[in-house]
Amino acid sequence: MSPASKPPQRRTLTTDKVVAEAMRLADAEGLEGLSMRRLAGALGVTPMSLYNHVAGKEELLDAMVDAVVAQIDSPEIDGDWRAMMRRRALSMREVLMRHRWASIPLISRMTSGAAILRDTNATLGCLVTAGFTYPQADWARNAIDNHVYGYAFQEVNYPVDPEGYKAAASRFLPRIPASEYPFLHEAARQIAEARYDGITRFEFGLDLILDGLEAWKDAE
Amino acid sequence: MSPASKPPQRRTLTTDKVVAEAMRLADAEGLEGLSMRRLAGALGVTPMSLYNHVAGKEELLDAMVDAVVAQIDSPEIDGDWRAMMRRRALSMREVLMRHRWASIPLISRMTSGAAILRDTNATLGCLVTAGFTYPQADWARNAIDNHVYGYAFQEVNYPVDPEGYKAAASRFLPRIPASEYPFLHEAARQIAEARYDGITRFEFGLDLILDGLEAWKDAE
DNA sequence: AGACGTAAATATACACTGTATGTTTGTCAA
DNA sequence: TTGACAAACATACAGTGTATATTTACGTCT
Repeated sequence: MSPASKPPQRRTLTTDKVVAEAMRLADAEGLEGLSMRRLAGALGVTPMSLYNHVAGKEELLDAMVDAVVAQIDSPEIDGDWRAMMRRRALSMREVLMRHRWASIPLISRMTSGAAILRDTNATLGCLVTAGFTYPQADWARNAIDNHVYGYAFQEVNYPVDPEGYKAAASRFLPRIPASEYPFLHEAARQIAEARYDGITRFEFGLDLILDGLEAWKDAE
Repeated sequence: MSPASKPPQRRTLTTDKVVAEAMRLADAEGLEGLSMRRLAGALGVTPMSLYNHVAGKEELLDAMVDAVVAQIDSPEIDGDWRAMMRRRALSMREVLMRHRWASIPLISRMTSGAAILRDTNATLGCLVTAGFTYPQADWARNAIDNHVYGYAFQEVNYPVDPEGYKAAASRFLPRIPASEYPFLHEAARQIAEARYDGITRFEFGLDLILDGLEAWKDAE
């Protein structure tokens, strides 16, 4: 009889399958390449079938974002706070690079799926357990996340590899007349010449923030 | 004869008028309420007329973003760097609050209108003139901007006024079972009870960043 | 003053989008 | 075997950005 077991789920589709395929599509073609029709096509199904498993595109996006957050290495609450924050930030960056479409919906919608709640709880918990007050923990999380997001945006918008980056900077340079924008011109020139290493710069900034947090905490 | 004076501009529309009306529309109804047809209607004109003054919606958004950035109090290059960065950050926050739609396109598109170039040049210039190296100045600007953006997103997504904020937190609280998310629950509870003052928290974080930058600069 | 060239406004049309509404169909429990 | 019911489908609608072709009205030059 299988009394109160799983719902019948008779045919092919599942909410999870829909979300997973939507993420694959967005990974491959970007968010603007994700339409309900194309998604249905990729699943071998008519557009309206999706609405049996997802309330609408808005909700679908929420679910996608939550699935992305679920991939983040959240802190272990009793772990060393600094190591945990570091690990989380690096993981977050990696996840946001893997799903380049995710940064914008992640920050711009005020959704709170299970994964987001879990991660936030773990992050605050780790900090509070380590001795931060709640307001401090809140602010610390904001500072770290802002760094991660800000960096993610740069890396999503610009080419990642050093050559491509230098090429973009070089291509950009002629648009900045040195007479009108001397400092910007010089900055772009230095970037175009320098070796750019995204992850190093990311970790450098992150460690500065962590230093600041540590000093702040110890000063109490 | 009015030799090489201004272009004829025979009828009603201008690029500036189009952009200005688009901003008014976005201010009033949000970005998703801004369509070429509605914009044309608001200007008393046919949709396709817009394309004589704007290359397309993408370019229109770029122009809107640039117009927003133009409202920021950019640093004076020879001014005290700390005061200038502070003034710029506060101005930026104010501008982004005035045009609540602007934050997302500002960070997510890699456009560079004249105002953006000008502001970036002035910011880097002020820092470099004050003694920062170019890489330092670049990082400093990123740190400040990330703070401003991160904060702007929070303030755009949540209600601004203290009562509304507390109400939202209270409404949100029941969705966070204390058993599953104890730390998040407690954090939300404290927020729901506390007086929330956006500008104070914003300035507090900003000053922490400026402190860090100052220490960093002096340590060289 | 009158004709012309040209840029701006218009009209029409196309390929899309998300989704409301109503119908069919396949599967499981009785 | 028979309902019941949820999942897949078909159709349709209002809205999107914009390509293309056409009309209109103005500044310039004769």
